[in-house]
Amino acid sequence: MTTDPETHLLTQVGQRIRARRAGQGLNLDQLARLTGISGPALSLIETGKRDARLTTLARIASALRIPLEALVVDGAGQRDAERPASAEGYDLKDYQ
Amino acid sequence: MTTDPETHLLTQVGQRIRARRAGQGLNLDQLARLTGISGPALSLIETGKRDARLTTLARIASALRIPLEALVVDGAGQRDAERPASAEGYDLKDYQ
DNA sequence: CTATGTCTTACTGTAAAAGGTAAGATGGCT
DNA sequence: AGCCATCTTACCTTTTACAGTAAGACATAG
Repeated sequence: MTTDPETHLLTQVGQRIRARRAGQGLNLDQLARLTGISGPALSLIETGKRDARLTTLARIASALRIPLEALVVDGAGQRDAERPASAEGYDLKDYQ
Repeated sequence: MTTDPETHLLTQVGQRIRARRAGQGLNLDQLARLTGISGPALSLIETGKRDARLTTLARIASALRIPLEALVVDGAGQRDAERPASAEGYDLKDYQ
């Protein structure tokens, strides 16, 4: 299963969009008209199959009347509490 | 001047990235190696001239060791406090 | 004035997002 | 079974992100 972090992020964001849209009783066509994004494109984004651009997500958030960060919180598990803080991960010296 | 909201969002996000990168003493080439995103692409993103994909922003946030939402907060002024909440804005009936 | 470092911009090629349309699911409901 | 609403997927076209490279700006040294 080991879904990589980027796939996981797209899945999470898509699920949040879908949950918000459903919570407001909107269908895909209605959100499509509110955002100017096509129904098929929204479907791909909500199912985590498309890596949307920033302004695309912003239009969705705006149409749903939620702040953009509400779609993005806890992105790929890089929240402070979850990161060891001791494990420095990568070191610039390796690249310089 | 009336910069449209999307341009404003890209500018803001770019400025946050640059501020964080500078705050960590990294130059573009170093961040490019950490993220796998080319220097020119990072430059365009930081100057608000490119509409990056979600996973691109996530890679930048990860390299800067900050949560993704830190790049995105206060997106286009659609924070709750700023929205009238009474003014419904648009009405789906107009589109149906 | 000549480097040196840093960022920007222009160009080419590839990949992928997004619109449009149409055709498949999928599920509910009579 | 049929219909209906909703979502999904596939195809095509246009646009744009991104990599790579190279060339330009633009300081700050020395």
